[in-house]
Amino acid sequence: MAQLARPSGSELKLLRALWAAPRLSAREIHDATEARTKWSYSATRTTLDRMEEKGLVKAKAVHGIKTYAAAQSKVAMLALLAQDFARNVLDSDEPLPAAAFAHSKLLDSDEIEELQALLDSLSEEGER
Amino acid sequence: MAQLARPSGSELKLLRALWAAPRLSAREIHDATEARTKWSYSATRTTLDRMEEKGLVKAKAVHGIKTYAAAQSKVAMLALLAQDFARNVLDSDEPLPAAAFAHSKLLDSDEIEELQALLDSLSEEGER
DNA sequence: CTTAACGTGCTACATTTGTAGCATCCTCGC
DNA sequence: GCGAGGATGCTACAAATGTAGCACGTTAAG
Repeated sequence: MAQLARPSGSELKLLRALWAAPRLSAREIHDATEARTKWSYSATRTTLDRMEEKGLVKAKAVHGIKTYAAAQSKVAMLALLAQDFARNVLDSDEPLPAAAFAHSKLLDSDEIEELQALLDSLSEEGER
Repeated sequence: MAQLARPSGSELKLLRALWAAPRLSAREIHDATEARTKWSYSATRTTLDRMEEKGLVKAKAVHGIKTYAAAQSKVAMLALLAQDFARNVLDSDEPLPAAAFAHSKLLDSDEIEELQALLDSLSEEGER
């Protein structure tokens, strides 16, 4: 069974744009992220291609042009990454506490709760 | 000004051994980490070489054999990584709260305090 | 129509990471 | 003194990452 892929740092930058809108074209993603990435349009596109291969985004043609949507929700992906951080960096089996996410610009308090619930269930799974 | 290097996932595994002892030979590091890494001795050594190049460890010959010590303390490195996580994943300028580290097997409560202080000072620096 | 602008598919290429092997050389025990 | 085992220095190589360009086809505007 194919593990869900983790985005690299660069890929994460593009994912952010897709969490803010349900579906975007490569051009739109590029325009939305160029300020932060400073990449050429080509670089953005190649990264999107790879994200598609890895299953991080799902592509679909709309009116003839290719559009992308995040394969995992923001909360689900953040849960994955938080779990990795806890495991690999902190060497902890427990999920990060909600407090860790409090200052994130990406999450409101509802989402933090959702994330917390997800993390708890992920760590229980691990026990089995 | 050469930025302090961040360890990759593999490098982090070896660093852990060096945080538990002040100075170890390649062989000792390998023996201490083999269970987790499952690497060949060669793989361990190559990774150590690269860590030396990057300045993650400092090597010194003792009685003719090469020994390694972590260049940054455990707490300092964890502070770096926690800051990266907050910035890159959570998109937050605030440091992670102490609670985030509570379950880490790597830190006792004194070290968590120290880490917290470090994180705070790091984020202030960023403001300037 | 013709062309400029843009989308798409490919290819490219340097670095970093993950992982390992070989050839020597030194040293300790016999 | 000699040989086995370990230490060292190199080299290797595939995959992942970061970043970009080119050629070609389509389309909308003049």
